[in-house]
Parts: sequence; structure tokens; C-alpha cells
Amino acid sequence: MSEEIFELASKYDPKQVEKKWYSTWTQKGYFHADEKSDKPPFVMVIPPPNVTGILHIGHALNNSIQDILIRWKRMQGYNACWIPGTDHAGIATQNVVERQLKKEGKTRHDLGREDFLERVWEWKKEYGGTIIRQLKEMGCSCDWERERFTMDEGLSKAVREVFVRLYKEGLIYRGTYIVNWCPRCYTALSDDEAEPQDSKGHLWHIRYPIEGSSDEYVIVATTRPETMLGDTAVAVHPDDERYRHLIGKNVMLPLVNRIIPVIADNYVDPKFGTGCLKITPAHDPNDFQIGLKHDLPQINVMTPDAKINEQGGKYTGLDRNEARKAIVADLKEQGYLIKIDDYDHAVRHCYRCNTIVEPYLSLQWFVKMKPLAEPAVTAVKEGKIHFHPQNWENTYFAWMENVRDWCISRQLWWGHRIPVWYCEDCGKETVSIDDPSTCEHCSSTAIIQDSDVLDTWFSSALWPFSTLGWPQDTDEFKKFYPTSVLSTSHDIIFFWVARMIMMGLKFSDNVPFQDVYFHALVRDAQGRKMSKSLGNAIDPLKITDEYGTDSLRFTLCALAAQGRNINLDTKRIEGYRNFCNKIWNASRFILMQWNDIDAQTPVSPDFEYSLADRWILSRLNKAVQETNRNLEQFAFDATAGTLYHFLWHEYCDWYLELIKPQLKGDMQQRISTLKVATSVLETIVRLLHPIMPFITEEIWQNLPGRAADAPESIMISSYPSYDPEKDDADAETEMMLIQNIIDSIRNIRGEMHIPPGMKTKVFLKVAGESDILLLKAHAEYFHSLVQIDELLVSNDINPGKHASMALVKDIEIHIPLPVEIIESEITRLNKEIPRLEKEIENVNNKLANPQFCERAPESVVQKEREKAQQFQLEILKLKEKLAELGN
RNA sequence: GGGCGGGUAGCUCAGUGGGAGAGCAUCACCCUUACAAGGUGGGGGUCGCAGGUUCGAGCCCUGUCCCGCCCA
Repeated sequence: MSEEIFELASKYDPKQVEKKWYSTWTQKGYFHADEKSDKPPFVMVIPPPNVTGILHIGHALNNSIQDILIRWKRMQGYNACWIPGTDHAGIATQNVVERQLKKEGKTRHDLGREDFLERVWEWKKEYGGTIIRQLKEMGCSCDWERERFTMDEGLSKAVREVFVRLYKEGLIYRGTYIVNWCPRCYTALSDDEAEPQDSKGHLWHIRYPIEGSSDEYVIVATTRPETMLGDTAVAVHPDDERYRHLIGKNVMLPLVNRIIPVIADNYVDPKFGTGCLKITPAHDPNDFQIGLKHDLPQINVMTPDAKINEQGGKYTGLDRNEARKAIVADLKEQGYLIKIDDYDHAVRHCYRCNTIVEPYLSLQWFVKMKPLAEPAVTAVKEGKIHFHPQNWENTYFAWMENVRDWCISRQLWWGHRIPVWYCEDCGKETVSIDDPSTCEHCSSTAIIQDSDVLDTWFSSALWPFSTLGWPQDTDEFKKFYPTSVLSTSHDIIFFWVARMIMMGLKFSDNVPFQDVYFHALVRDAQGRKMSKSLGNAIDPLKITDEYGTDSLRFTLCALAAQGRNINLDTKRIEGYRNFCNKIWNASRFILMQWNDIDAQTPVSPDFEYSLADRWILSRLNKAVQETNRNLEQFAFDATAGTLYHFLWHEYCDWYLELIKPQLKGDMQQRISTLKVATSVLETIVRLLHPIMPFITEEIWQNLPGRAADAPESIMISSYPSYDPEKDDADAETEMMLIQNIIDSIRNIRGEMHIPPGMKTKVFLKVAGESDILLLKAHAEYFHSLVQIDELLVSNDINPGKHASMALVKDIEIHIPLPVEIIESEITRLNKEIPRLEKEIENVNNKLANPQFCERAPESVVQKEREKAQQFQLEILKLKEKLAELGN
């Protein structure tokens, strides 16, 4: 169909190819997995991107990896199912729609809850598919028929089921706790959603006078002076000599004139600040804990929008920043402010809107984590789930051991509404999967549903089974659960991975996945995090537009070592774009050879493979083995490396050059050779397909000689598998000798500055009879790979005085040279001999050490002996040559 | 403060106790009919530093310095 493309374009043009094949694949339904199939399942769920999201480079990496795995397994014959979908992303989505409303001069309250939710759904319908379209552009072979959204009816059912069951077991409770409160989003945030950011602040030192004493006082140091309005104690360390006598006394809280106690608590760090800590239980998480311990009052001094409330006396109504200024000014004026130090510390910010988060006392719903965490730890410890790289297990364990209860209520409208109804008559709660119409305790109809929604991660935690139809025992659930691999980023190991494991074990009685692959974070070429403000973000779609999707995918694969960071330099992408071009041109070469040959012509049965053919088939077999092994170990970088090296350096640089003479032979030889060359290429593109789906399909479709019953797409062809029978050690050894000799000749020619166009004679002095036969038989290989006009192979050779010399094994390579460049040869030898002498010195030192010979494995010692011998021989010969030239 | 990473060529990074590697960049030569997005050859390293274990350490152990991330 596109033979013209191959004949004309020497550069691969990805644009049309990508469009064409992706739509063919989806039309044919290749991405769909049948839950009734008998094939062994291989299942992944996509980490659902935010429905508001647009594809960034991290998505590109993670989804390329998943697509590599799923395409590989699919070709291996698994019933490969990759379930895609998006996350309703509570705060993010609500923010987007609120911003939209703001342009119309409205707030969500103007619309009311129902109409607002209607607007969000409309927004989702119109814009929510962006990232899904982008995943398709990346070539992702998700089972789109199974696309899910966390707010879908079925998934919402799962959320209800889980909430109710946890509630009934006492694992969900409501309580007054200090939470991270975003005064802009008007909601509680989990610890993970309130990101600590380093910020330059101050440490205000404030004097608190001791009650009943005119001159005694303590000094507290605080980063947040405005919270003093809610202080209910001052704490010191029980062993702190400076303050021991004050424990049990009271101090007078300045400005407020409240009398509060001095208490002792180990939490206080005597070395920090003054060693006196003001305790504000309603406005600091640590103080909250201390307050509970010492039964201190909790005085909330703020409103939900971070203004001082009626508890704040004259400061009532000021927002937290104004209040700080006013309080500091008053403290100063009244002589309570001792000093102000600069102080850098971490302040939590809302991960959505970046507003400073307020620790705030409020009534929230929580999940008890300890009982869920224990089995989740055990599952990983017992190897039911494997993390890759394994290091992340430590991080996981550390977090799980110190896990705190999870605040799951959010004061938002967009999300799964908490299925709790409060009775206005009896005051009790009704918690139910289906919306109740009456109170289950007193049958009153005066019930009101909790106005809060659940943390988005609550529904995400159920994703691996809610997407499969749970709580119903569907065919999908039976077939595809537990899933096989989860690929994700390590920064959501707690947000998401840990919670999926807990929920999976609790509700499905099984792990949600067997392997978790944590990919690295993509950074810029200098290792900086990509951010909008730095302007260093790489837009994956701009890259694919410029270099092609396959180039980007291959680059990400090649860089996906099991480290923590990937520093992405666009130069790397350019390099792998060139690799695409290399494959393209190799294919073009093969196709051009077929131009005047009918691919169906049979090969005569007594045809024998050439050495080059046997060699490349053996090398291919090794590449197949390595590729599969690397993929099994999630070593994506090594996978890419193996294929890159094999295709470029073995297939193109050596094999295609070696067979050029064969391709000029008689028809039978041409066809035979081409069949090998084509089948190797065909295998390479199948090997490469999971990484580079588009270019490989385009080439594969154009290769001649496919069997009539062959599959109609590379996507559904079989993945090459290693066959020990195909290893050909003899061919590899023989070929290596030839390659080494050719390398030597090239090296000499390069070092001697012999122009590439100038032909030279080459004499090979060979002692071994079998080597003589081998080299004579393959003289044409030398002619096609180096510029020589005569190759003489013999055990008795006199190349004459004016010749350059090198050694491979015991084979002397002589290249007669014009007299005028003999000086270069002398220079070369004078460089080469000392190098060899240094080598032999190292080896001899080793061999002279009796302990080495005794304790090192025999094979290692033997190898060193052989090296010594070889170096010895080379030095001897080169020295002879040097002496000869010197005369 | 605690934990986890990292430090290898100019840059970005692999490296599994036994001959220091790749890609890019660089230098020289070459438009050789698949590919100049190419070919051939070259140069470039105190593997952060200091100890230790070992016949042998980039790799294992201890200490140390620097950088990053997570937690408090």
C-alpha cells in the first residue's frame, strides 16, 4: 500500500502513520479483552488521571510503560486487559467550574447545590475527555469499552457499600479533630493534600508574665502570634532546670488577660527557641495532642474563612494576616514583644489552590487506619505484592507503622456525598447504601443527609475492583481480579497505593495487584522539577508533534531506569528519533531489494545459510532472550538498550553490510539471503512493537513474504520467544574473529589517516589451518567492509618492510603502506606498545600474587594467563615491527 | 532531628566483586545508491573523599562531605 513511501522518503514521517494505525486498531477491536476468554489474564488498571487534567510528561511516561507491558503481554498470548478511566478530582474540578461561574459573576451558592452539580456534569461532558484523547495520541491500547469514571453509577455504588460496611464495623467514625483546613476551598484536607512548603517567616518572642508576680515571666517563641488568642497553656520540658519551679503556676496571657497554667510535657524541645511552648489546642496539631493529654480547653478563635471570631475580643473580624499585624503591634506597644528573629519553616499549603492551610478544629469523618494497615503490611512482607524497585517497600512500611486516621470528609459539593442521614427528631444517624426515606431508629421522615462529600482518594482506593463491577460478582471481577501490575508514581504511594492495598484486602479478600512498578519522576535536563513558574515543563504533545510518538515513547523507555529521577534532555529524544529513522531506512533497504523479486519464490532445499546469516540469527535469538528477561524485570531502560544496540550496531552496521555481496549473487542466493534478512527485520519490529507501536506496524505491514494465514496486524502477532536451539556458538565465534580483524584494519587505516577511498592490500598471517580456511572462505566480507584491493591469507607471508601491523589472537595483520606514511606507523606503534606494556604489567602483578592464583576461581586465573600470553605476543611482534621500521 | 536516594567522561545516565560503558556533545576523515537524522576512526575517567573487608572494590562495610526527596 505504501511502497512509494519506502521508495521515496528517506526520512520517517510519523504523522499519517500514527493516525492511520490507531484508528485501524480500535476499529478492529484489538484493545478489547474478552472476560469469557480462556487465555490467562494480564490486567492493569490505569491510575485514573484527574478529569480536569491535561497530559504532562509524567503521564506520558507512566502510560508508555503500561502500554509497553500490555502490548507485550497481549502479543505473548495473554488476555490482556488495560482498564482506563478518569478521576472526578473533587477540589480540582469544583474549582474549575467555580472559576467558570466567577466569569459570569456568580458563585456556586447562587446556583444552589443541585444546579451546580448539573453544571459540573456538563463541564465534564464537554471538557472531561481531553486527557483520554491525549492518551490515544500516545498510542495507548486501553480497553476503551471498559472506560470508567469514579463518579459512575457503579463506582458510586461501590463507594456506598464500602462506607456502610466500614461504618457498621466501627472503622468509620465522626469526631472533632484538628484538620488541615483550606479557608479558600472551604474544606478539610488530608495531611497529604496539605503540602509543606518552605517559607521565610519570623519567630516572635513574647513575654508571658507569671501570675501574682510583678517581675517574673516566661518568654515563648512562636511563628504564629495571632494564635495566642487561643492559648490555653504554656508547656515546658519536665527536666528543664530553668523552668521546673514554674510548673503548676499560672501565667497571664497578654492582650487577652486570660490566666493559663504552665504544664510539663516531654514533647517540648528545651533547645528550641526559649524552651517554653505556648499551647493552642484548637490551632495546632501538636498542641491539639498535648491539649488532649492535659485536658486543656480548646478555644477556637477563627472562622472558617480564617478571620478572628467572636472569641478574639477587639480583633474580631480581622483576617489572620491583619490580626497578626495588629497583635504584634499591640504586643510591642504594651512591652510584651521581646524580639523578632528571621525563621525559615515549612508551612502547609492547599495542594489545589496553594492557599496557606489553617489547622482547624472541626467535626469530620475519619477512617480508623490501624486495623486496615496491619494486613496491608503483611501482604507486602509475605510477598503477595512485590514493589519494583523494592526499596519502596521500606517507605511503605515506615508510613504504615505510623499511620494516622484518615480524614475522609470534604466540605465540597462535587464528589460522593457521605451516606449518613441525621434525624431531626431523635438525633441519631442512619447510614445506608440506598437513600433512606425514614430514620432507622425512630422512623421519622425528618432526616437530612450530611452535606459533605468524601475525599476523592476514597473512591480511588476502590478503583482496582470497583472498575470491575464490584460489589457485584461480575464475570469481569471473577476473570480479571486481582490485577497483575500497577504502574504509578512513588509520590502517591500513601495517597493511593497503600489505600488500595488496604481496601482490596478488606473488601475483596485479596490483594488488588501482584506487582507495583514505581516509575521515576521526570525532571528537566538539569534535574529540576518541571513547573509552570520555571517554564521548564516539557509538553509531551509538542514533542510527539515534532519527533513522533514512537520517538518519545522509546526515549522514555530508554530512560526508565529504576531510579528516582529521570532528567529528560530533548537531545535524547532527537537521538531516538534518529533511531526511528534508522529502522525506517533499514526497512527501506530490504524492500528495495525485493523490488524485482517475487517474495513467494521458494528457496531451494539444499540452500545453506551463510556465516553472516547464522551469526545474525544467533544474535537475534540472544536479543530476544534479553528483551523478554528485561521486560519481566521491569528493566525498561535495558530493554530499549538491547534493541537499540541489536538493530543499529549488529543488524545495520554489520549484518546488512556483510550481506551486500550476497545480494549481488544469483537469484537463488539473493532470495535466500533476503528471506533471512527480512525475517530478522520482521522479528525486530515485533520485539520493538510494544515500545514503538506505530512505525513497527507500518513496516510490518509492508514487509513481503508474510504467510497467508499470518495475523493481520503486528499488534496481534506473537511476541518472539527465546529458543536455545537457535543459539549458534560456532557462528558467533567465527564471526567475532572476522569482526575483530576488520576492526583492526579499520583502526590502522584510521590512525594512519588513509583516506577512506584509498584501497590497500591486507595480508593475514595465520598459523591455524581452520582459521585459514575460515578467512579465505569469507574474503568477501573483508572486501565489503573495508577498502582493500587484495586480501592474502596464508601461514607464510612476507608483507615487506613498509607495512603496518596488528594482532588478533595469533593472527598477524599486515597492511603495506606507502613509504611516506611510515612515520605514522612508528608513532602508532610507539603509542600502542606502552599501552600494552601497562596492561601486561597489571596482569603480571596479579599472576605474581600467589594468593590470587590460590583463591580466585580457576576460570578467572586462566583468563588472566591467556591475557598475559596474548599481550606478550603482541608486544613482541609490534616491537619487532618497530625495530624493522626503525632501520 | 529521623528515614530514603544520589555523587561514574564536557552533559544526561547505565553498571550483576574479576577486562570502566551508552547516548549526546567533541575532533579527524568521508555526499561509499538504505540512512549526513548517515558511515569510519580518535580523544576524553583519581568512579565525591578517607578508611576497612577481600587474592581482587565503581560495586560490600564504616566514617565523612555535598546534593535531592520524604517524614517530624
